[in-house]
Amino acid sequence: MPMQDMHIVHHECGDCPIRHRAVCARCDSDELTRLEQIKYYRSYQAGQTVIWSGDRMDFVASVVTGIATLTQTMEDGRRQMVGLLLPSDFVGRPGRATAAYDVTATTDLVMCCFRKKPFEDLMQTTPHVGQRLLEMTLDELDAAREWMLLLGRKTAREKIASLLGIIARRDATLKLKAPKGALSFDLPLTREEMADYLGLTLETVSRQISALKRDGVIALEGKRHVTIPDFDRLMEEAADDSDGGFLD
Amino acid sequence: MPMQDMHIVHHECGDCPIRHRAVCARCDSDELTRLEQIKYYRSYQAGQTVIWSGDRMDFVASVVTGIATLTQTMEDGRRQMVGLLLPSDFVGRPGRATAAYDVTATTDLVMCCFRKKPFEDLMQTTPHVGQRLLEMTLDELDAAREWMLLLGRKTAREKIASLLGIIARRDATLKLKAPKGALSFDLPLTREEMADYLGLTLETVSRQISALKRDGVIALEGKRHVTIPDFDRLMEEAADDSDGGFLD
DNA sequence: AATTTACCTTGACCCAGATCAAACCGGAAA
DNA sequence: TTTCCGGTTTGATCTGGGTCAAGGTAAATT
Repeated sequence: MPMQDMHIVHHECGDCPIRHRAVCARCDSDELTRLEQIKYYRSYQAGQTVIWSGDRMDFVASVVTGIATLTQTMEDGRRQMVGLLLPSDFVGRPGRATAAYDVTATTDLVMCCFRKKPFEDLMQTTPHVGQRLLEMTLDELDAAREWMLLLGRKTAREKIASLLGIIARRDATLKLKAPKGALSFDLPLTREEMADYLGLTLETVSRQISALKRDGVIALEGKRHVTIPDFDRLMEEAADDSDGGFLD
Repeated sequence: MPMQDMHIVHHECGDCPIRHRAVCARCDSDELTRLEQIKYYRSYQAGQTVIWSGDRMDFVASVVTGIATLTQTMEDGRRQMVGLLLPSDFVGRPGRATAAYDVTATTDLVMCCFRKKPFEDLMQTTPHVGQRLLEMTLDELDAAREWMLLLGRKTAREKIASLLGIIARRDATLKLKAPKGALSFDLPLTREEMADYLGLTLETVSRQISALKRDGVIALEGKRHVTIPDFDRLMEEAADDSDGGFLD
């Protein structure tokens, strides 16, 4: 397959799969027209790097399909994943010229990009993009803080169970099923990527997955396809104090 | 001292110490007048809880003076601090009815509160509060992600050095001095609070502080007053890959 | 069919940081 | 001035997860 084959797709915003969840969710037709004028699509193959931390970044973007990761690396090579970007998630920061993290496509990836300057102008002159972006950023901040609890205080087993729960949950919403009873999905991450996300080594990830399988919390077909016979059981293993979110 | 002694202060916004950094930073005089109408001050003593996670929260607020913490607690008591709120930082989330975290005053604390409903209306009808809040939230998200790297990948010694560096830095900016060469400050946190922030036990915090002192990286007078003879040395110990932020 | 390559698993051993326990320190209360 | 008492230090020991090392498996390449 040719190296630089970014086959350019072009959707109408009207039938875009992330129209109602992305940064454009609140836009009226007028705003949408303006966005449509400055948008363009980019595709990346699984494994490709989208941007390196510190690189100049002249666009912001929404993930349309596929999964990307945000990682930080220390000089000595220690890596920590700080974000998992799913369809509708936003990449980049208005008002900032360079990327703060490495962005990598874990699966084949399509992004809807906006040149930075016109996007910033749009934010300045219309309200809905900025409002939606604030909402999304607050959600991400909550997710980051939940992850801080995981990284700081959970055991390896709890970490794995939590990650599987998150992936299972988003997979269920994608298929429009409630995350109850049995459900199954493909892991979009290698053991090493999971380790980078969870603050573990890949060996520990592997061992804990084996342990959860041995204990019947999960079942595996091959190395990547996971079945959860009992979602509540998995949540117990994750030790998630997720009562919050019910109260009102 | 009487239990409920919240001596009500009243500033003019004009000479408010956080006027140029808080959520109101970008407001024009018209917006400021509207904010002034719905604001009120609240004081808390060191150690008091501002709100419990899950409680109904009918206001949002800015920290004016003092320090507060945001913590998450698991059913079995494991605690992780997920935010340190310094003067000008914002508390609460527009559009959410209940608190997501425990908020506690670590020092005596004064907050500038806004009733939630009118504040949300203001955000809807004027642009600058929302714009500033987005900016602040993006900064907090960056800070949270930096903390994820610390929690997931740094050693105990590096964690302590990082925390001291952060406190030293904000203390220096407060005193308007560049964080270079020797500087000293009081720790606003107990060993246990530091442990909760760093994902460690209080014993490990104590041991690592002793070790940094033994190695001459820091000096202590009493248990709380810290002197940093060489800030760059401390930053080396923190293993901070903080080149980012220079590039433009 | 054989070889390479990228992932993944499992075992043996080790160590940073947790746990358990005791003592210390300095300010406030009695 | 002694007694508390919350915060802190330090020691002894334990252990979860890291490190090092050896295979295993399956898809891709030769």
